Amino acid sequence: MSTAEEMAGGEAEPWVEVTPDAARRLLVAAVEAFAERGYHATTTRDIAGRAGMSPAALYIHYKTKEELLHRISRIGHEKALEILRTASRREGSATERLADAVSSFVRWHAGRRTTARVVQYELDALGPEARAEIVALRRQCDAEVRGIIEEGVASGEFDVLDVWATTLAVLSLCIDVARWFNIEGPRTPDEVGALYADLVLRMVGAGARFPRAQR
Amino acid sequence: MSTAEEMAGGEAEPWVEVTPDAARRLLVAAVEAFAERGYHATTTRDIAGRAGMSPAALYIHYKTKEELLHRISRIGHEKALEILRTASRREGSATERLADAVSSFVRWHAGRRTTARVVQYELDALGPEARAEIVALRRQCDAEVRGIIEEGVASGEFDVLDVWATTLAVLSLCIDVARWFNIEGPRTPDEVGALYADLVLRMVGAGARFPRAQR
DNA sequence: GGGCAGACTAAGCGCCCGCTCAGCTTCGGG
DNA sequence: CCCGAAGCTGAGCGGGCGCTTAGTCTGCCC
Repeated sequence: MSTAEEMAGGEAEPWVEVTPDAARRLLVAAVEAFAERGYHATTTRDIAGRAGMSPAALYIHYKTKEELLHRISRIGHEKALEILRTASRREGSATERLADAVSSFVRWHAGRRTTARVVQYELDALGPEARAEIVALRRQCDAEVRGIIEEGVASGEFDVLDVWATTLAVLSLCIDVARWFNIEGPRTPDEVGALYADLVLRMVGAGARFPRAQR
Repeated sequence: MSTAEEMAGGEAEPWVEVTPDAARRLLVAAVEAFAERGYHATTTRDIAGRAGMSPAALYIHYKTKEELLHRISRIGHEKALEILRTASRREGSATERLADAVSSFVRWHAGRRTTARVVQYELDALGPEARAEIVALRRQCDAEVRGIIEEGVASGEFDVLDVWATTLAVLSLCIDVARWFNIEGPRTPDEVGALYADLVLRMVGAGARFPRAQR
């Protein structure tokens, strides 16, 4: 497992790093509840219930409900950053690396939609210090994508009006997948990833040297 | 005021239709509070306080806190649909109409960011019946954009792999503006609208006959 | 000037929230 | 065989929530 392609949808449950087992079950329950109802509408009783425990058990493993969100956010952002970094640092043209970054990033947002939803949309529920830490990770994600686009512009592969706005737009496209994607729907995460990679290459003007698929 | 261009950022406060005055002040206060903290984290005491009233005053004009969100959502979605419809039904090529739709839709999401944030991200806080009504409006928005893209494909102006996915991606791009746009930031709503219209024309493969601006 | 309708407030009801604590069970080490 | 640590529970605390109610103030018609 070393390419971004392989990382985005590989493992069944990516919370193996969380121990002990009870802490992980609580965290997975919290991810599901936060994704379904939002942080503020989720109660600690609901989280504990989903994990098959009493409400008090939560406070043995986590100091507060916010600490749960903080942990989820940090692990999720680190995963997202790892995906983008792997794509950014592989060998190949800027076109190939951007397509790899977008398709694997989208695949993660689609395939692990519940996690991505919490990670991308519940940031404001964190307190100031925790939020600042997460915002810093998010800026690193932005920087990885912007770096690829800048290199494509420098090499003449891309034709872009405004690197800053285009970077934001590319990330918007990927992130918003977590808002609408439905695992029961007609598209698989792989298909959406491929479609979005094509759209992004068009946005950066890379179409000329990356022949479009037949229709 | 008859083009989509003019509608997106024209009036100062678009809540003139809400009467009496106290009901409008409460609604504007609710929009601000919901946009800042989210529906579930906002208290009725906060809304009433922002409107300069006691908590009980809210219940003279609205049955519940949810009715406030419902009213905001409906008016906001009607405004969004109006913007898209105006662009869709004007004269001109599919390219011109899509550029008009995207730039005015983005301008609205940027310029009226607080409203757009509530409209686009707080839908899940509504009960089933209210949500169903709003979802129907949202599908009409989707249909307007999809219509323009289908016409562009039929006329040969656009080259698109998957109309359904491209429509979704275009709307994602516009909607996500409400998540990140900052009125204090370096870009005006007009600038972002123009940049995004260019990006969307690239996504649909309209670049060839819509010469790109100089850089 | 009296009375009544509508807008608004002070006070508070009942509920459920995040979180705590005393006590129970389990289990590995001496 | 006992002990203490760790994991967990049942019961419940203080508080803030959405919302209600009894009553006050204002303005307008007669």
